[in-house]
Amino acid sequence: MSENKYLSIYNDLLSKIEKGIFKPGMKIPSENQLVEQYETSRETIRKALNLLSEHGYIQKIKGKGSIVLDVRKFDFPISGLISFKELAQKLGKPSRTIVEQLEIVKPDEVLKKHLHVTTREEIWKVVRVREIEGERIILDKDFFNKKFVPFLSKDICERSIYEYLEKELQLKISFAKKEFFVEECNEEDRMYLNLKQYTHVVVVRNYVYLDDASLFQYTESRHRLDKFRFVDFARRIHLH
Amino acid sequence: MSENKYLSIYNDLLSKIEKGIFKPGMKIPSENQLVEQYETSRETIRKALNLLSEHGYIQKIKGKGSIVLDVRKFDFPISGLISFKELAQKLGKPSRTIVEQLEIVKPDEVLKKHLHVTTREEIWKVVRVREIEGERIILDKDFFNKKFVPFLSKDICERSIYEYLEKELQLKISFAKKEFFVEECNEEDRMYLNLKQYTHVVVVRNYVYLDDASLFQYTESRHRLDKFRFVDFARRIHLH
DNA sequence: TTGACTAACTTGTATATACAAGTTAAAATA
DNA sequence: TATTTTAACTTGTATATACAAGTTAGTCAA
Repeated sequence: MSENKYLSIYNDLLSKIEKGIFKPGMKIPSENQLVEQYETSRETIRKALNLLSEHGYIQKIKGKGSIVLDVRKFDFPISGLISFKELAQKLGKPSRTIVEQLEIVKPDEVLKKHLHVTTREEIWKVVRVREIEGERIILDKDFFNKKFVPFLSKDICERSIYEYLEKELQLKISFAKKEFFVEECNEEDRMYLNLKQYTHVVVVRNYVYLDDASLFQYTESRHRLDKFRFVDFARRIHLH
Repeated sequence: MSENKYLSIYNDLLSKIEKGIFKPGMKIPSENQLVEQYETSRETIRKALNLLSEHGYIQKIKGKGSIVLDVRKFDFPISGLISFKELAQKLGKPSRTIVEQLEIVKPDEVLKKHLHVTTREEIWKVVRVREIEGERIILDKDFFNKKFVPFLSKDICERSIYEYLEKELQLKISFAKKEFFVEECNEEDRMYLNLKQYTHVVVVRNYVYLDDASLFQYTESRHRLDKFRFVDFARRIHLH
């Protein structure tokens, strides 16, 4: 699978945690034991364990060992980058993506600010509605720089754009900055979503960057209030 | 300051980024150059750089070098664990903390579930209102296990509880899990907050853990809709 | 001029060693 | 028996070395 030794060890240990072979509260084998099991060096094991720790799967305790944390306490652990498709699969709920708009536009002032582009450049605009259990819950407005994504189709947008970008176009998505806040709903929200009585929506602004730190996508995701939920895991640095 | 070499290098580089000595888009010195500057080994430099990368301050590009990311684009970068006091200071806005309740309680069913305690154990309950620019915006309900925090006072709660816990009690806060959602406001919200016309509040549930992975605090933070904002930085792992 | 190659850089991975520091349980001592 | 000490574990930090792999700029040859 993975060419990287430490990443494949990370994946192996992660799957053991997810399958319940390593249960919450339980100690996993010590670094030296893992060195023997995987026939590698301690530093390589430590790289894998540190990744697990950063992502909230284990807690390393000096002098004692590493214990498995209880991640399942949250029913959807979506801290980090994850696409709608991945999320829907994880929840196991019937869901559907409806492409409402798919066109190439010239950036207006708002878009120029968010995507750092000039008026000359062309932008893919994709508007999609996410339907979960028959209700139109999320309105996604995606903007891609045409420089990075030369071609898009309704079909691709209905499946998973990320899969297409990473597998077909070989774009390496590296990191994203997200911003959340609540806003009064506008005409567009009322048009596309089943808003019920709600007067506000949760807005998630997402800036997605490639490997070389170039911004290639700006997304505005508008969620119906009652269906929004976000989970975050954070470690504190001690400066001793 | 820090006993750790790599942490003190991290702090040094971070302050250079924050002061603008290293500007966004600019390359920082290569790992080998930093090895000479700090008179240390490359692995130690790499530990510092990887921390900067994980926290979204730099982007490392193979074969090229590390460039400084534009973190200032968000006006308050509070991804991760940060206390109200730290945040208010960063924003430079006049703020005040009002302690509304401070007592020892026996856990009810809800609390038993959130804090994993038995009916016999005693719990500190702290209810505080956060006032920013004269408006009562945030309602914080904190619950501490008395086992970890034997003593609390109104004075401590008005200043910063975290400072007291870390400096006085020497508790090592290690990580936290947060959960966000929107809820209809209740009687308590209306009593303590200046809610204006808003019918909903943003609820942040925060579970704080110590070094040995023991849960010692549960916090429910209730924000007025229009004043809530959250920023997140996430990296994507490539399994290649 | 153009293109291919090379050399000198960059970061990434893997290994080995040494010692520090925290934990635990058995062994030695009072 | 109760306490202290020790030895054997655990993870954390720091160093050194080697090579892989990506980038860049200059050199050389066609």
